[in-house]
Amino acid sequence: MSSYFLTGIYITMTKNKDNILTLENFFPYQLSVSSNKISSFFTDIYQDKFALSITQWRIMAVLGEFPESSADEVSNKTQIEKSILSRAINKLLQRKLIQRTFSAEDKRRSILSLTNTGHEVYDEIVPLSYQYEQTLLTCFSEREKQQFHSLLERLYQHTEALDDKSV
Amino acid sequence: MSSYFLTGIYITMTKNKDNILTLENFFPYQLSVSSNKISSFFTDIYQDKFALSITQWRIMAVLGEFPESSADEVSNKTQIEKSILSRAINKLLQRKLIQRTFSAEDKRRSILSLTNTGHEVYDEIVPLSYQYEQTLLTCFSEREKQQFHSLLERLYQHTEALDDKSV
DNA sequence: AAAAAGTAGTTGCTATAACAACCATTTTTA
DNA sequence: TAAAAATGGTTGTTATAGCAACTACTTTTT
Repeated sequence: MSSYFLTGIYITMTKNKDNILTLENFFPYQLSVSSNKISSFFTDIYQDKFALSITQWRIMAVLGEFPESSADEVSNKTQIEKSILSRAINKLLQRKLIQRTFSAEDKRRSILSLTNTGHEVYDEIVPLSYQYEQTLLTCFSEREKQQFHSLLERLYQHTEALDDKSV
Repeated sequence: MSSYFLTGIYITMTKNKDNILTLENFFPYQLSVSSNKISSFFTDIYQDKFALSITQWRIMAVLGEFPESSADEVSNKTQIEKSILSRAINKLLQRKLIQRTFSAEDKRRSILSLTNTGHEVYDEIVPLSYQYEQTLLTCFSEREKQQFHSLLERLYQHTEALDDKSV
């Protein structure tokens, strides 16, 4: 960390020497650690209270918002890879939290929805999730929440664009 | 999504009804998806060019910055769980990218450093990482970069505190 | 209308994450 | 100073992520 003396105070350069990487200031690292920590926070809640993995909950969340979605649509909305999705769907079917039929027009296409039980669980989880989200965001003002949200959104779009180029 | 007509334009409320969760606007979800995408972006680079996992690279990064660290110190700095760390360290030892001795004062404590080869690899990866970090950030103006950095830093600190409370 | 290409979903396999149990050593405490 | 607790690190086990190969069906091409 280079710093120099100027008009009575030390000015510390945030940018490090090029030949050393300061992990804790490297933004992809910070993002990853923060995100993992928050994810495991929610994982614990969903797991302890409802015996659901984050993946399973996300599927239910999509079906709560968009009933009658196919597995493929859920995959596009959640970025969950289709094999992971397939297995998670099977578990939710076994527990009768969701139900499945197949489309008459296209026999490959599944039609997924929450069951009544699934809806009950969903209705319990939703307010709880919002509540914990707010708890997490206490470190931001309303304005900062908006800002962070919009910056994150942009970054996400940008990374998607990068993907397309490299594939 | 509730919206109402006012002075000739539709005003759409960003906050949804409390009984439905809009996944794509749920902050922990956005964070997780963005973070995973960026992580896999770097995973691909480290994997393709150096046959290193992110975990392995992070260990090397810490040892580049703090030579002679113990496994435990690396674990504290990187948030990598000790069993994962132990196995990753073994792989790095096998590839002779790092070397290990044990402390004379405390025979349990390992002393880890990059080997010469490890340093060569490190010196190649560091500028590359900075370069890709910049590429990712091209979607932001200078001002936005500052904002993003400071918000993320705050969140990062905040999530650290989260751990302490729950444990 | 048959062959080829594409799509929706499943299954098999490998690597890694996460947790707990464990060993060896050191520190605490009674 | 012996027993108990704590610490640094390893190993075993289970669950999940991610990729590729596969089946079944549909669409496109020729």
